[in-house]
Amino acid sequence: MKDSQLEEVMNKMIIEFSKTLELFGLTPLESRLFVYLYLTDDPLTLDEMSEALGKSKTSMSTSIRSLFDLNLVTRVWKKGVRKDLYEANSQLYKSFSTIYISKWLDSTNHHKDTLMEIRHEIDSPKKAAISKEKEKLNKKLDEIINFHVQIEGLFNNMKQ
Amino acid sequence: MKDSQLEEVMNKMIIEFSKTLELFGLTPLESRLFVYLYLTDDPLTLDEMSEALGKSKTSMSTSIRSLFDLNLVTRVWKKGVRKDLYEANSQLYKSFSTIYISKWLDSTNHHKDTLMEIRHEIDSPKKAAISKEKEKLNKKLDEIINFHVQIEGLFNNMKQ
DNA sequence: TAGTACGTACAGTATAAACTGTACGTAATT
DNA sequence: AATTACGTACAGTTTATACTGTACGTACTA
Repeated sequence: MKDSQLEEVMNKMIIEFSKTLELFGLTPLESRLFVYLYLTDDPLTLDEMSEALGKSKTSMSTSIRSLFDLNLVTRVWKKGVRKDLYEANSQLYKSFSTIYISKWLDSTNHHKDTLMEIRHEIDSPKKAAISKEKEKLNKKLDEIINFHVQIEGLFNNMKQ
Repeated sequence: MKDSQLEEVMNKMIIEFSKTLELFGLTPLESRLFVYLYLTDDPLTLDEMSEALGKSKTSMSTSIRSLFDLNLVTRVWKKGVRKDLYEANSQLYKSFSTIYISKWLDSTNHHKDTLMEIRHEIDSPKKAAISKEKEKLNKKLDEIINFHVQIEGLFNNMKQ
């Protein structure tokens, strides 16, 4: 198998795998970058990534920062090399499932809290006059809060 | 509690709940529309939705179509009423978790299939010459396919 | 069967996201 | 100390997404 064929295969893998990674909330470029790093064994510099993906160095800088913050890539130190070197975290499943579950739990929990504040606001004594409309809305709000609780349960289960 | 206050509360609920729904892949408008329908007991016409959300009727038409295709709203028939009437599906958890899990399973399964095709392509006899690079890429590909299998497992578990 | 009301296709516009280039602060090199 | 190399802030540009208005096909109304 020739080098050009290998490169072709690698390209196909990048295209296809990055589609899956986009489902986890990564941008197209972040996804492609991660896959490229994942397929390359040596840690790479921003310039090398820029060259390989045909995108600006600035894009590499911001994308790698995102991946770094998500703990998907690691900065590597190599004696005598001045440039920053990055490599992909190899624990695909662990990394992505963790990120994903946390994202959901954080979001739903936060929104649930806000909804519960609204709930208390409605129930505060000085606004205690009862109306049919208010009761209806109250019931809906409870259902919505309960929905959030169920979603939280779902994602908590995913943690094992 | 005054009507204006109720409306205020309803507005807050729409804003907050729709944030959660966006996590499921709905656009902001689709989310707001669904929540509005969910909070309103009577089935509504496109004109009423347009009026209530302050968006064009065209937007309502396309958004409601999306929600309809996702099985999140139902078309309701009312004797003597010529306009289409829609109401929100009230089974929040069932609806959204089903949609979401299916979406993931469909996507990952499809991408996995494509990756496996690439796998076979590499292994085809006429390209059988072995190289170190090829072996490396092969191994990565297996890992990536395995990642997809694990993700599928994760979401299959969510179905109970 | 002429007229009116409805939903939506389609093209255009506005808004948001992704990406680039320049320019600068910091740090290593000479 | 001066120079060069590096990463990134920031503003501008391109591309994608969301949204609107007009215009049309279909079906109900008179």
